[in-house]
Amino acid sequence: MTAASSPLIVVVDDDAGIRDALASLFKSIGNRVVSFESAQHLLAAGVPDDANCMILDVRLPGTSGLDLQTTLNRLEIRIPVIFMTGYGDVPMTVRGMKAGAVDFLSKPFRDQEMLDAVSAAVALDRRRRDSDGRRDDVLKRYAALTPREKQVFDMVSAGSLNKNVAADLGLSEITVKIHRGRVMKKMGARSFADLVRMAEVIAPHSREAT
Amino acid sequence: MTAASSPLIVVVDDDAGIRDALASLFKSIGNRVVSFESAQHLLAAGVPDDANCMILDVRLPGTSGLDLQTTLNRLEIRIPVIFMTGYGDVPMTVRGMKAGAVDFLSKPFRDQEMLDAVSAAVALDRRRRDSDGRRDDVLKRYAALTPREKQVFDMVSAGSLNKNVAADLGLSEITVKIHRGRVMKKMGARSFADLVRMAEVIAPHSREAT
DNA sequence: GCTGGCCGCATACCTTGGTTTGTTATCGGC
DNA sequence: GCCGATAACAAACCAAGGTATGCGGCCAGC
Repeated sequence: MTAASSPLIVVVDDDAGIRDALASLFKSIGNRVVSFESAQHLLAAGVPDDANCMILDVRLPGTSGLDLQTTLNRLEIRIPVIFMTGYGDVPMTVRGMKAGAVDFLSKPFRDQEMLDAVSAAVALDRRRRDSDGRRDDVLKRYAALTPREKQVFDMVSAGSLNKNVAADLGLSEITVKIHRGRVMKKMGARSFADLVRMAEVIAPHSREAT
Repeated sequence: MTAASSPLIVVVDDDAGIRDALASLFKSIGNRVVSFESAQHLLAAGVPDDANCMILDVRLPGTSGLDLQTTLNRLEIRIPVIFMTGYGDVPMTVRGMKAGAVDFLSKPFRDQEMLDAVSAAVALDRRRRDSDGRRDDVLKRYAALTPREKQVFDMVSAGSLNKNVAADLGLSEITVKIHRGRVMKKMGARSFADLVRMAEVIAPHSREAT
């Protein structure tokens, strides 16, 4: 495990006063903060890949907060987003929430509201990073399998017997066993049950009738 | 499979004009509709258990739409909810969306907006019913296992070998095999991989270190 | 007091999974 | 032309999974 450092909060607001206020608020509880005055500045600098939460003003010069969120989603940057808005309306709130925002705060808000939202967002991010990490690891191992090994992996984890795999692929059973053994080693599976769970991560729930 | 009948939409609004307008709108595309004038009326009659979508006015006499949603969640009634509101504000929208609403429409809205929201909600409901049905089936079968069978199920699906299960439970290996065989039959698992997937449904992802 | 469900075990047998050692062959790239 | 990766297979084992038949004990409910 890497040493978990303090949460990193990214703030994007065109008002320097708000940026400073939020920065000192978050620093006061031991978080790290980086601020940007616009979506363009953030994207030019690049989203820090250890960010745990983003606070976006809805109204920003140039690209709006909502459009920035859309861009982040398209870039598959899944940092939890909290919106701030001066005079928000319902449709923009709905759009932001549907797109996955964890909260939507109307200015002015109390410090505690913001801190609660951030702590929920950071917790969400930790969980996501955790499960993504495991998933990526499995996918990486899977990608390192040879084509034949992938075929054997897919079939045995779907429940096929070695002999059926052999028949379907036109191989002898012993060959399947050898591939299967290598799959177990390469995937780092300590039991067949383990392997099935990995298969579930790679290709979730292939449906079957009762 | 049961014959899938047309989607059932539940409307709750205190304005009879709105109720009628929505009813004829939904009926025009072949859906079934039941309407209520308040949360109390709905709860007194009971939420139809084949409902696929609920349209709630936020402002209702007595219990508000948002409180009704909270009640439904507490009752574990997971029908997708769409809110309508005359003059909505951001906090109420956030609350509704966080609590799982699929959409939030500001009156007046275009018919097409409502139809789009409903069709998304109905699709969501079908998916949910589908996966819940499978899950319930597995849980029911699991509940029908004897205590010993459950223990054996848990251990083998976690990856333990029969001999280890036997040692841990103070049994002979043959006894474990017999239990295991009965578990396979009772659970309706056609392969061990099947069984592992069922275990995943019952007790999702028990974490292990690499 | 008897039945039925749950639990446990043995003997016997067969199938399936898994490993090791060694051989053969193809193919792409340096 | 050779190396490394991929692929396939055989012989020989050994371990683990799975089933059937049969036995006995315990306990709750009728």
